[in-house]
Amino acid sequence: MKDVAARAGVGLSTVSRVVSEKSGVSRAKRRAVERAIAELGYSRNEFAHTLRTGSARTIGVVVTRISDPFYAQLVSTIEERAQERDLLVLVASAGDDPVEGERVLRRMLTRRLDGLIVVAHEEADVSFLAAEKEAGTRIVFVDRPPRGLHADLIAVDNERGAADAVAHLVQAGHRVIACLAHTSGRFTSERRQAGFRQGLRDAGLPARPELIVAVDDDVDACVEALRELWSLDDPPTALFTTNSRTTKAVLKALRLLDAHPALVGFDDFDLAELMNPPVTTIAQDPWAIGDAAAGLLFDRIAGLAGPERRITLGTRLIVRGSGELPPG
Amino acid sequence: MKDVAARAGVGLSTVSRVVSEKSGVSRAKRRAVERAIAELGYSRNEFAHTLRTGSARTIGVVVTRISDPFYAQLVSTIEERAQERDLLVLVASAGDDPVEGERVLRRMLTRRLDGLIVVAHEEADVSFLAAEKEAGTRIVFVDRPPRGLHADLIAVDNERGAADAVAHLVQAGHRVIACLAHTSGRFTSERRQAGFRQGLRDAGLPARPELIVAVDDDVDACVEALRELWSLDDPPTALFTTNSRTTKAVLKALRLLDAHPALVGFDDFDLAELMNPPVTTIAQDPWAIGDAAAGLLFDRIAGLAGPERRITLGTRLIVRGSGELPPG
DNA sequence: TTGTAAGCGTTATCAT
DNA sequence: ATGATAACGCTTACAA
Repeated sequence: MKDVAARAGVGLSTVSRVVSEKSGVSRAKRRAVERAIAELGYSRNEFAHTLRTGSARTIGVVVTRISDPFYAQLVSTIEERAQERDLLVLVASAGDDPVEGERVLRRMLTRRLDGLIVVAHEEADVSFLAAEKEAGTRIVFVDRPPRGLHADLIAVDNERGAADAVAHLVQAGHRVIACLAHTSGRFTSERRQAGFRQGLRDAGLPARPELIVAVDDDVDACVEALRELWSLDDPPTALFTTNSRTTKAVLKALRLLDAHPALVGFDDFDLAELMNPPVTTIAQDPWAIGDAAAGLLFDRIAGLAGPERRITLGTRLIVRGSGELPPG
Repeated sequence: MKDVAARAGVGLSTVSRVVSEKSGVSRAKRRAVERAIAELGYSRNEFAHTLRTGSARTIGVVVTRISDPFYAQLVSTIEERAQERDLLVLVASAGDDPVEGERVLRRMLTRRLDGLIVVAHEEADVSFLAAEKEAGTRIVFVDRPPRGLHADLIAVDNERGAADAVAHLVQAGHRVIACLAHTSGRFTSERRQAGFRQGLRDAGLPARPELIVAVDDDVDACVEALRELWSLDDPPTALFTTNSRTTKAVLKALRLLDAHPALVGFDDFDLAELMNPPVTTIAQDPWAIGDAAAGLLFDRIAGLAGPERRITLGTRLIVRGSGELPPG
């Protein structure tokens, strides 16, 4: 910057004004500075800039696993929206371990970010973020409410979505429906189970506990769970799965068992339409979620005050056929 | 930091030494400083640190689309490796537009990154990176060689993989094989087409130009292309697709057409095993690629000198059945 | 071992 | 409109 000033024959402040696109510089000097910048290939040192101004023009996004298509889409959307505002995006996977997750978050906060979007591990206590929040870092949570902290949240209507799935299956004539709930994801999984039960109630059907089973996304575990379900006196004719990883595992298990019950899965997934039969899903829109999260975060950064918001997005039933198989 | 020093009753440099985990501090003072840090909830300002030392402890990753599962996995792996070294990762999607891509890269470089991993748009001229490279930013390219720049590259053996696919189809008895090549991705697509032709040569079969068609990943375009192939005098009994987006589009088109030719696709994809029949693929391992890219980048950052490297990773034929359908 | 002070590249304040 | 100068928070000679 000194070099630029020297070459342009102006003072440091003038260069700074030009670089920061501030007014109050004569056309002539502005031109001179711009030329010097071009000639010297100068670009502002963002660290000095940040040190001085306090804003890093960077936001952070922490998700459990970037490689999960849902989160990948979420990150993608946020990054797109950030680009529009000339913000850079730091990403990190928090992984399955809450302790590691805290380490990851802390490392991020080290960077005096303008804002942070977090999909935290559901068990993780994030009360340690309170100090940062107090200190001015805007934080928006996605998918699950933070434990130990009041903060903005973008989530989907898990109950409603699950109830829609049940209604769809009931309409196709099913009376005995099982719910395969993913073991991880306590919050979302529980909300979806609750919606499942509500859906049964709405249809005047009993919510039999033996028809709600916890599985992880391991195919063998799903095979086992399905065998047990079918060994019941009154076995289910339809299945509801609480997330796409479970849906996929169940589909693989069903192929192994050569079984073809009706099925509706929470979360849409790529190639659902190519399954045999095509899989009906309750879609949550990662684009809309990311957009809402980024939007709220940017509003907060811009100074939006007021109490914590909790924005709930709807889900959409995508009928493809697997939910309409008749019982039996 | 001043506060910490005051509270601990020591000088600034002592605090700095403790924070930077440098030796030469007495046990007593170190303890005092650590206590003061804990009490005050102090954490080092990374920008001041970077301003002083020059290293941001941050790397950048630029891919064409984060939401693409392949790149999501790549980013995930790189981020994982970065975490081990306490590095943070900036990500950005360069999109399909080379101009926008240059903007994205420039914005990243603004941050004096320790290193950069890039999957550039294939048409994009990245010669503007030469100055940065000269200035010391380590850059590793992935998947496609950069245009207008000599730099490290991690890629897969596209020719070999494609030739393997052809060999597999030939072994199943196919003599007329079509190649559906994705229109984008000039470099990879061309390499894979070359491999396709080589595979035919190896089998003593002619490479008929009318059997190599360019499609994008639009289902209608694939339907059209397939119809034309089947209107040939001697229509193909097997298909080779040059990437997973194309493979998926072709699968959707085949369902619409209710056609069941043999098929091998370049790139593995989730649920390939649940297709009907399960889809045989040439898998490139995004984990291995990310690992290699991160490894080389870290080596360069650590001072590894020497000429540009070009690391080629192998592919793996995953036989699932779709390639073994007999002709006719 | 410890502290003092200079300086990293900016921007903000204040004269001019 | 412009420029000198003092921070921003840290590291690192150098001196003690």
